[in-house]
Amino acid sequence: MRREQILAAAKRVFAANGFHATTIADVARQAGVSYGIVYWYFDNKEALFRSLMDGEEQALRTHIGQSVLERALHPGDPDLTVTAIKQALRATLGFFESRPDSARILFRDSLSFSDNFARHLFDIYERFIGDIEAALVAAQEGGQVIQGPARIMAYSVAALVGQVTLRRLVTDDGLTTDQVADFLVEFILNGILAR
Amino acid sequence: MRREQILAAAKRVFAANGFHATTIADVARQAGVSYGIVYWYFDNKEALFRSLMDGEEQALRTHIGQSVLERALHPGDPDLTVTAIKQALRATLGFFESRPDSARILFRDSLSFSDNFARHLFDIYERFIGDIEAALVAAQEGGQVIQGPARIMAYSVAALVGQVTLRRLVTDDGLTTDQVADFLVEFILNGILAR
Amino acid sequence: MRREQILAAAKRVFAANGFHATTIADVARQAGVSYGIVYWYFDNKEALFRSLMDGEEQALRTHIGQSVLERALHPGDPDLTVTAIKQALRATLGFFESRPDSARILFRDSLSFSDNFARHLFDIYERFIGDIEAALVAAQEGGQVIQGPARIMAYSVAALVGQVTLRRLVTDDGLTTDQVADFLVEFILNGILAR
Amino acid sequence: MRREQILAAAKRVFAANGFHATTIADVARQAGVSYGIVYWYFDNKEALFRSLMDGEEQALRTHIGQSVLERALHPGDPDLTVTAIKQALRATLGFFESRPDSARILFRDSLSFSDNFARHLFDIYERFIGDIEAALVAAQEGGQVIQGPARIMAYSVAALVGQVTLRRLVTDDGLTTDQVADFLVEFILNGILAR
DNA sequence: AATGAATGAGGATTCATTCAT
DNA sequence: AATGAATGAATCCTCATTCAT
Repeated sequence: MRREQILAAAKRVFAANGFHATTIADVARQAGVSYGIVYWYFDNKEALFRSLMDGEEQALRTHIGQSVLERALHPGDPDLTVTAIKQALRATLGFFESRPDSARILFRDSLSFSDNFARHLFDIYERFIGDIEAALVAAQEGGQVIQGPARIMAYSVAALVGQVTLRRLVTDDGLTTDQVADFLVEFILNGILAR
Repeated sequence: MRREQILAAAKRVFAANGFHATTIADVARQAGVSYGIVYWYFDNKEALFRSLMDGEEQALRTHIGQSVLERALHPGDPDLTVTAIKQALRATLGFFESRPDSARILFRDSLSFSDNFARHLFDIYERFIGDIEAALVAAQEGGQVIQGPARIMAYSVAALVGQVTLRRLVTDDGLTTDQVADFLVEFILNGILAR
Repeated sequence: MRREQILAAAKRVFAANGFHATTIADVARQAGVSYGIVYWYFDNKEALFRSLMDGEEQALRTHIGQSVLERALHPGDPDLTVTAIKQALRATLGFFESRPDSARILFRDSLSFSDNFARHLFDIYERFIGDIEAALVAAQEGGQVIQGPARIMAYSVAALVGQVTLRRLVTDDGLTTDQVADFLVEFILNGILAR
Repeated sequence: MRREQILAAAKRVFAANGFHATTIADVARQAGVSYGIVYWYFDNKEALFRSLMDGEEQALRTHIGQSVLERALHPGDPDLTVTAIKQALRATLGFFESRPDSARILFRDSLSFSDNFARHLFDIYERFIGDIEAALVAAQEGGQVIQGPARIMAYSVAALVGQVTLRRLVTDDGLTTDQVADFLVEFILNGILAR
């Protein structure tokens, strides 16, 4: 419980100020706990941030839903594949749109780290990209998706979802979440659907 | 000349280690100059990084070429518009593929800053996005590009180019630059071309 | 306790070397504590010095004594007023003569600061000058002190006590504290007593 | 001429910001000369400030006037002594009131220096105090001034003139220079005149 | 588990002074 | 004489991490 309390506070301050500009003191103050206790629950600042990222990964996966994910990965009916991809895309967009802090945690400092810390972050991305790639390969085999480098396609999808989401946190483009989701789904599917 | 010497060194170390992990001492050492001289040419660490970013923006714009850019913005022949967009996309991808440090400078720390520093970076992005948007609007009016939110389309294009480029700096996907460029151009144009 | 330890050390080194020539490292070394702990107890170097000044103000006020001060401010018997002023003068002189560091803290850097730091110091002086002025006005109303600009009179008294005290820290004039106090009391009262 | 140009600029900035907060760059900029040339005319920052102080001492002595000074020091007619002291006091007050920067140069950082620099400043003061002392001793011998420690008396006079002058630069007491001069002369002479 | 004091390395920035031209 | 680039020591302050209680 204490641990969750700290994580929740950390999420807020890291999201608001970024990894480097956030101090352990900020986190403790925000959580209303004492300074040193953070080190009881987490080895160090990076481990704390890592836990946060892991939590976000899990939350996103839960939100997309195993059913959708599995349908996308092991399609029976070809049309279901595309539907599943669509659903996953919308679920992902919806997840970040309603959880701005989650988006900031996962994307804000994404590449500004070094060494083994960056590695952890990188692995999270790679897992998602691997999943997207698997779905695309399955759909390619079913003939619903054009041939092409599936990994780069997967990168592209991840990049679009991530960056557009993040950009929308910073600027107001006057569009609703649905409009953006519609466009992105359209854009991505146009780009990859076989004709 | 000294200034350029420092900028070149700064580009190397910032690209290698990121903004936060780089110290002014690193830059000076890498440039083979004394510690304090950096502050003769640049107000502070952020100003140095800003100069770097500005330089990259200019270099990219030069590389894309005014001719291409203007053709994209003020099209005569509708088909030329699409050709120009294609050219700009390829030029941009080529620019970053042959200048990995430039990509790192512009994308690596892109959103991990705060306050007025982030603002400067943001403005650079917005300028490019504005240009892309203008090209898309022109093409939409010519009927070559589908209707839709041009600004989000522009975001998407920027995100794709930026993130895919950056990712390829970190991992080896076994593809040539041309293959990736082909795919991205295809993907983007499929996504936005009117049919 | 740690806080007092730091304050005591800071008093010694600031008094010895002045504000600008003293480093936080000097203070920490003198106090026998680690460098960073100073910043646990004080926001910054100026705040540390401010605390020191505030402490000296309090110590001096305590030393002069509420009784004397109140007698000077709310005199019943006119003659008592003059007696009280005399007592306050002697108490002040005695305070500084036996506490050279206190004198240095309050007078040494008195006007060499800028901005909001100088303001704090200035306020301390003004409070004392305000008190002296009040005493003089009371005595003027009782007819014991000549008419004249009470504020300038108060300035003058403060200047005499402060500067003469400070000068005596630097040079040896071969006089005892009592002799100097006698002279100053005489000088000041001659200057302001009604005849 | 160049030297005077630098001195004039230095006087302005040192008076405005104090010794420590003023940089050689500030002085050069204010003087409209290049950075390094200051070191052609002055050995270092302290030497520059010393020159400034020396200039002020000379200017003040000139302003008080040799005649007055000599009359005060070598009195013939006893009454003339007191008149001369009066004149010197008024001349001094007038000097500083019309030259606020001079007052700041001589008093602002008066005691916040260390070592051999402070020594130079100290010597200037001591010269004035010596002169005042000599005048007082002469007047004591003539019977116009009360017996007492002449050196402390001299200190007192210097302290009064200096501090009251300085304080008036910072606060507005609503009095004219003449009113303050009248009071100070009165105060000082009351304090020291034999009755 | 919890507190918050203590440590000290690290890093940005300033600026007096020197020096090549 | 003059310029302004170059040097590098000095110092403030931050903050991750440890530790005594």
